[in-house]
Order: sequence, then structure tokens, then C-alpha cells
Amino acid sequence: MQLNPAQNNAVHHVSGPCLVLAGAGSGKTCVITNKIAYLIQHCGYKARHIMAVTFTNKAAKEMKERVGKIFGKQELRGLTISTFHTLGFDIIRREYKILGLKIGFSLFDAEDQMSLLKSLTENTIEGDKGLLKQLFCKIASWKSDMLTPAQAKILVTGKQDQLFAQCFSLYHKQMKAYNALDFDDLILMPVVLLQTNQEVRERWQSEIGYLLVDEYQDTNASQYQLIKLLVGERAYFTVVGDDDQSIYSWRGAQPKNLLTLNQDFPNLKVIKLEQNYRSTSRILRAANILIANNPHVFEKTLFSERPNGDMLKVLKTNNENHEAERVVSEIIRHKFMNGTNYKDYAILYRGNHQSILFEKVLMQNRIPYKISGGTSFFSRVEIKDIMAYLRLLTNQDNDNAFLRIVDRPRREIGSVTLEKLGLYANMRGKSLFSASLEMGLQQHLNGRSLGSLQRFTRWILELFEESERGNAVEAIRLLVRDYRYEDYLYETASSVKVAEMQMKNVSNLYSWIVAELEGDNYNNEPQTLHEVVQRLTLRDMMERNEKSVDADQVQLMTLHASKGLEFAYVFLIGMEEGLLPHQSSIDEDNVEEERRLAYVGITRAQQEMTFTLCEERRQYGGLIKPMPSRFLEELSCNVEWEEKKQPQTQEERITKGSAAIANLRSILKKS
DNA sequence: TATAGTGTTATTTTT
DNA sequence: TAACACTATA
Repeated sequence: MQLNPAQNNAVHHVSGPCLVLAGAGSGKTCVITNKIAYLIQHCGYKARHIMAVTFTNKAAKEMKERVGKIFGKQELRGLTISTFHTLGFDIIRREYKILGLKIGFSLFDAEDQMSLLKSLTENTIEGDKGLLKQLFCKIASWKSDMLTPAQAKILVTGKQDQLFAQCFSLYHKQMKAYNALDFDDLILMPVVLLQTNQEVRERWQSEIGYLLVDEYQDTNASQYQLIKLLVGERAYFTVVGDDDQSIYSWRGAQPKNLLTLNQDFPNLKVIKLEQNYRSTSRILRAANILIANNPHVFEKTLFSERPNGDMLKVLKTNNENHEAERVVSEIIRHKFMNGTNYKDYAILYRGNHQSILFEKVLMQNRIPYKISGGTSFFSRVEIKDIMAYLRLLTNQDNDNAFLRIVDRPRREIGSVTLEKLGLYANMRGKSLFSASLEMGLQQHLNGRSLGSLQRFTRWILELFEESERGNAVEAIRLLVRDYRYEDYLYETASSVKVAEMQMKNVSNLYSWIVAELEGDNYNNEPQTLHEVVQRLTLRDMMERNEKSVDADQVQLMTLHASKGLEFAYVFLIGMEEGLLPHQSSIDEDNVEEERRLAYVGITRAQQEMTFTLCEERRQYGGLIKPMPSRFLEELSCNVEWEEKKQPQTQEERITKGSAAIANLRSILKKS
């Protein structure tokens, strides 16, 4: 592959810190993979001394594939390409003794955190969902700013924040008692460790000869610290990012880290990639003129040598039904005229709920489509249940997992029993599991409840011992055999079909776990049950065999989900004030991020770009007349408005038709 | 312990 | 409005 001069510079600058400002479609992944190749082939780096960090497993996987195409397996041995969180997890796993952790620690996902917080704040917040969410965010932000509960308490002003700091402290203590870590801890603990322990720091710094970071604009404060600590004084690293595509500030990303880098490393080499290989010149010009309305730290102007291309189109429709029908009939027409494939078309939107109507219309027209997002494999109830069993199996102190599954399937362990158990455990500072086995409990519970409770805990204990003896596979087999989850699914599911699906998910998960435990999965080493369960929470294995079937389907997804992808023909729907920019962003005076969101959407398009908006829209029960999005205005002369009203939607015709028939009938009856 | 009735709330989401 | 979570009730 031929690199342009800027890309070449980015690849060849290896003697110090390097920031690559990679505009949309400028070939940044190409630069990273080529740089890894260059480091190995021309700079004498061993693969195991190179580390590349991304944000998602998907991105890591893609990078591995692309590097794999350049090299053979042998040369790549030891090369690390992982996510921030997996990297942190690996550091913790190797240093757990110094960190004072027990090896079987549990990883808590957002849902676990939430239910823990809920139980900790039963008396103070009393299940107020809004407040609970605020608390959750507050703790996350304290953690990403690397504050301990004690520090937070001192810094905090205002009554509510004081309460929150109190909860933070409780949360912290409880997590320790559970021997559990949350996702933020996976970054935070390595940072603190590397800061305070010189020996460990030097060991890791010498181990990592060169560090590459993708999507750098999405890093938060603690992730940046981790980078800094890992590269050390020598600062041999390359970060790649684009401040115009920073769309995750609501998740703690700090695009100002681009600027900080400039200050922290005075010899930072900044290289801009400004040639776009994706879109037509027209689309690019439109994107440039839109994003020019945002302030910039580093100015950059993308250009394309591709032909000018069509104007960007705006379709104004009557209402949201027309919007969907217009777009779908446009796709049908366009496909027919140009002999394209369905997968060349993407429908992008701000919020997930916008997809529903499009889904309906696509279905009516028998057009294959794919919606990205929605409930992922791991947020399905049946998978969460199984995971809870496994987590309890690897760490009995995990009360969260315990509570989720003690009575699922039914074991006649009701809320009263659990409440008494909770009280007992709380007084003695024990976990629910270990408390349930204590003799003293007899005074608080009647024989029957105690019996069913202990039957459960003893069973788990047996399985635990089995897996500790090295027979994890056998333990899992017994688990499946004895707890009759299948029956439970069939009893509780709304239909047989649903239950069948759920059971299929469960058995998929099982075969995966067994394969990982035995180590015959993609010639990986056998893993302990601890490792398998921890990695599953990080979702770091499932994706490996998830074949992305390249089916010919129209692609529907949110703007956020579209980042990094490209499509020949893009529809960006709902270009209205209140939707894009979203109302809450207008209220919070953060239209800039919405503009970047629109920018991301436009720069996905290779050939043609179409916007739609409605005259009227149903919202929260009422009918509103939205204003066109300010972004359409900003695109100015690059867009062409086409106002063509459709008489009626299919549905309106039908309902009106049947109303007329009913009317006729009633008239006939009377006469 | 199911079920109907009531209330609440409408962004983006990965690890 | 519609979808969801939660609660009172038989």
C-alpha cells in the first residue's frame, strides 16, 4: 500500500512522542498498522515490546486482523493489541499480590454497580432513579479524576454532594468486601500502582518499548495518566485522534487531552492527515464548512481528490411516517436505477427510538435490514443469570450474584428469609453466602427456610470445591445438570419460541466456556474458571468467533455507532432542532458535540448524502412542528432542498378506507 | 404469586 | 403516546 507524505511522516517518526491528527477517512488505521510493521521490520523492535491500545474489542480485533495480513504468526508473537480495560486488567492480574487482591476477584459491570448502589442507599436515596443515576455518574467522575472517597469528602461542597461522597465511601468499602472491581478500577488501580511503586513502574516501562493509542480523543483523565505512566520519560509513543470526532464527552472523554499532550511533551511531533480517501469533494466540503463552526485547537482542512459528486440532498416530509416511507422508497428506486446492493445504504439517526418506524416500513417492503445496537448478548436476562452463577462460583462473597440467583429457579427462598439473612450478615460483616452457613443463623430462621437456603449454598460450595480441584469443566457440567434452568426458562418465558431462543443462548455460552477451559479454542492455553469469567465480563472472547456475516442488508444505526464505518449512500434522518442537535444538548449549551455528531454522520458517506426532516412530528403524545436543524443552514450552498409532499401514508389510506367502510355499514344498517 | 392498575419518563453506550 | 417499572390486591 502506497502512503502519502503525511502518512509516511507519521509512520517514520519513531524517536519521540508523536500525535497524529487523523481526519475522517484519512487512513489512520492504515498508519497504525504500517507503523507497527515499520517498528518491527526497520527499528529492531520485538513484537512483544509493542503495545497498541484501542477503546473497543471490535477495534482491537480489526487491528489485529490488519496487522496479521502484513506478518506471519511467528513474527507477531507477543504483540499486544488490546483495549484500555483489558490492558488494565492484565496489569492487575499480574500485580494482584502487590495490590492486595485475592485472585478470584469479581468484575462488576454497570448493572451490578447500580444494584449495589441501590441497596446501599435504601435509607438515603430511597430508590429515586434520577438521584441514583446522578450518584452513579458522580462516582464514575470521581474515579476518572482519580479521587479516593476520603479526598472526595474533603473537596465536596453542598449537601447533596456530601451525601454522594458518603455513598462513594460506602460503595468503596462494600466493593472491597466483595473482592470486586468495577470497570473504572481497571484503569484506576494500575495508575495508582504505577504512580506509587517505582519497581513496578520501571518494569512495565521497560517492557513496553513502544505504545500506540487509537481514538485518543476519547481518553479520560485516568486513561491519559495510564498512558503517561507507561511511556515514562522516554516517551516513545504515537497517539492517533481527531477532535472533530469526539462524541463521547458524556462518558468522560476529554478531547482536551490532545492539548495537554502538547504541554506535557514539548518535543511532541504533530502530524496532520488531511487527505480523505472516502468521500466525494462535495461531501467533504460540506463537512468542512459545518465543522468550521466549532472552535479548534489544531486547525485542519480535509481535502479529497475524488470527483466533485452530487449535491447533498434534503428531503422535507409531512411527518415521521412519510419520512420513513420516503427514505425507503428512495432506497428502492436508487437501488433499481444503479444496480447497487442493500448493504451500500445506511440510515443514521440520533436516538434509537427513531429506528422503529423505519424498521416497520422496511419490513412491509420486504427489504432486508440490520439494526446495530439494541440489547447485546450479555444484557440478556438468561445470560446474566448464568454469569451470576459463574461469578458466585468463583467468588462466594459476591452478594450481588448471590441475590440474583438464590431463588432462580425457585428454591423457596423468599424475601423474608433473605431479609433476615441480610440482617444477620450485616451485623457480623459477612457476605450473605458465608453467613448462610453459620450455626448462629438457626436462631433467626425457621427450619424449613434454613434448609432450602443451606441446600443451595452447600450445592454451590460443592461445585466450587470441584472446580478448585481443577475440574472446572466437571463443575460446570454438574451445574447445568442439577439446577434445571431449562425448565425454569420454559415455565417463565412468554412463549415457547422465546424459551428456545434463550436456551440456545445459554448452551452457546456453555460450549464457549468449556472450550476456553479446555484450551482447544483457537489454540489458546487452557484457562482457569476465574480467568474465563473475568474475561467474559470484559467481553473479550465472544467476539473472536463472531463471524460478521456480510449479508446484503440496509444498515440502521445511531450516529454514535456509525463512527469508524463507511457507506456508499447515507441517509441522516430527523434533521430537526431538538433531535439533532438534541434538546438536552441545546439546554446544556453543548451544541458543539452535536455538530461533531452531524459531522461524523456526513463523513460516513462515500457517494451520496441525504438528509430528511419532518414538518410535523409526534412527540410525547403531542404534535409538534419542529424547526429545521441549524446544521442544515450551516451546510449552506452544499445542500439542495427537495420538497415533495406525499399524499398520504399507506397506513392513513388504510385506516381512512376502513373508517369509510365502517361508516357505510352503519348507514346501511340504519336503513 | 400472578395480575391489573398506577406512575414515570422519554440521548448517545463501551468496558 | 407508549413503554416500562413498580405496587396494591385478590
